[in-house]
Amino acid sequence: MARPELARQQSTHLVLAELKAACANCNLRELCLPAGLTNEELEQLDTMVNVRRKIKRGESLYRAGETFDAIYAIRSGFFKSRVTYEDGRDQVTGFSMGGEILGMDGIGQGIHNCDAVALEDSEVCSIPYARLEDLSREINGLQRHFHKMMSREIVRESGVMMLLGVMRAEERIAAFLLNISQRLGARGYSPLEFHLRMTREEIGSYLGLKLETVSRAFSKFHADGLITVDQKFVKIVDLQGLKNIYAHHVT
Amino acid sequence: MARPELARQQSTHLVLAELKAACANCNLRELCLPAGLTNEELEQLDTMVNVRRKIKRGESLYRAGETFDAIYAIRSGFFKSRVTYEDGRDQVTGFSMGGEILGMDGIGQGIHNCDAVALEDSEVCSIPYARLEDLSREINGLQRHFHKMMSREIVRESGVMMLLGVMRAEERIAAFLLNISQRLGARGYSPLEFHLRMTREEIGSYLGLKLETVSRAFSKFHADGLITVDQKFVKIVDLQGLKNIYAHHVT
DNA sequence: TGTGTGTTTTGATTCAGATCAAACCGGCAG
DNA sequence: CTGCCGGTTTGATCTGAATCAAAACACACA
Repeated sequence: MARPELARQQSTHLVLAELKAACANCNLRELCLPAGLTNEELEQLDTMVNVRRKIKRGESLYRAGETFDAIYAIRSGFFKSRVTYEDGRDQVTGFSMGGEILGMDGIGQGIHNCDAVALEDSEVCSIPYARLEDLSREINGLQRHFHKMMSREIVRESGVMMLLGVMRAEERIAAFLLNISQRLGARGYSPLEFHLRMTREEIGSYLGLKLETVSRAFSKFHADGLITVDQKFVKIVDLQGLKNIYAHHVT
Repeated sequence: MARPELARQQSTHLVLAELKAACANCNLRELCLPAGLTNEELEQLDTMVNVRRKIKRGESLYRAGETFDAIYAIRSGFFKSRVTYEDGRDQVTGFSMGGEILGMDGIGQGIHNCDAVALEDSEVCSIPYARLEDLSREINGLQRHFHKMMSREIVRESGVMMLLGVMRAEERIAAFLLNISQRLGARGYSPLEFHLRMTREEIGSYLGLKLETVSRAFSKFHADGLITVDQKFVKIVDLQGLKNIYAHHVT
């Protein structure tokens, strides 16, 4: 056991580390908002990133209709974004993981357009939008990178439109698995085996399918030797085979 | 007939007006990028907006894969955006009209992600992205408004995901007609009768439906007294009835 | 250890929209 | 005027995914 003073010192140190988001030390910095900034710029950025905020599984980071004042960088965990329609029908519009930005939908109207719900206990860095505006006027690279992140969200969504508009059920599900795989890989996790954070129903909602269809496709892929599935744990056995599902479709 | 000098003067004036995009005089300024800027800021903006460019019906403003260097404000005309998939399948991801911005998909990767094809002879103001970055650091309102336009594009697309993911065919088509109607209305055109610029097939592609399904829905709406259709000319006869189609769906 | 609740799997049946097919319409070149 | 062509309408049939139904399973908690 450490001496009392030292223990207190360490604890104080920890508290400070939590108060400051410390982009400079974050292992997600290359994927996140700070990507491409110099060390000096990183420090400037750190001054505006607020205390991290913890969101428990099932809780929302924000909800549609709430006033928008910050965007959020996911530090750890996993979220779904969900839009609810007037008549109560809803759709999952995306899944987000570490290093990705949530909340950009709110800038346009000053009001969030969707709910962001944690699918596991998560932590985010909140970035007050007014500060981001100011700082991106000063830091050239920050402005550029922020624009890129918004643009990529536009491109991502048009990819989903493609999924929903032209692909058949099995193609959508193969594309979904490959997308998750690729993003986990980019974060240093295994791209070939992973734990799905969402239910079959949430996958279905995202892909415009019913949960039974998702389940059947998983079974089919398993029977065809492409994956193994044990509840939410998925192993990709034949990556190329999975890719072929939507690459080699026949018309 | 005017005296020669005067005629020349007028003509010179016209040429200048064409060389300069003259946001300040544009009747779309409230919908377009300059929205909310002061007169002084408008003049600054004008210095960066390049000569207008004319695009004939059927031609592309840009194509997927081309390097991105400018965004475009539509001055007149009508465009579709189209994403083509590796295997040749494609989908229309949006229709754009006067005052709307095209090309924001290219910022993320520096490469355009889709084709923008004119559906009628059109004119755009091209805005070099590098200049826009610089200027939005100087003009506070420009930065804010540009972010808003990107954010709205994100929200628009998640609306389309909703269309594609959860609505049935007739709901999608009703929503489509109401959307066109609303946007034309905002531009001072009649929201109750208009000329569709796109084919049934393009509508279908956008909505994830086949052209026959679009045609059948139009016929059904006509039979139900909601609209009249003569080729591409549509009149909305019962606006509320059309709204009820997707508001009052039964599950 | 049992009991309840939410999730997943699998099977049987139905149906909305796709596909296939044919006719039609308007515009336009020869 | 005639024939062609892209776009559209309409009808008949087919099919992929939805729906309905039931059982199996996992997990939390008393």
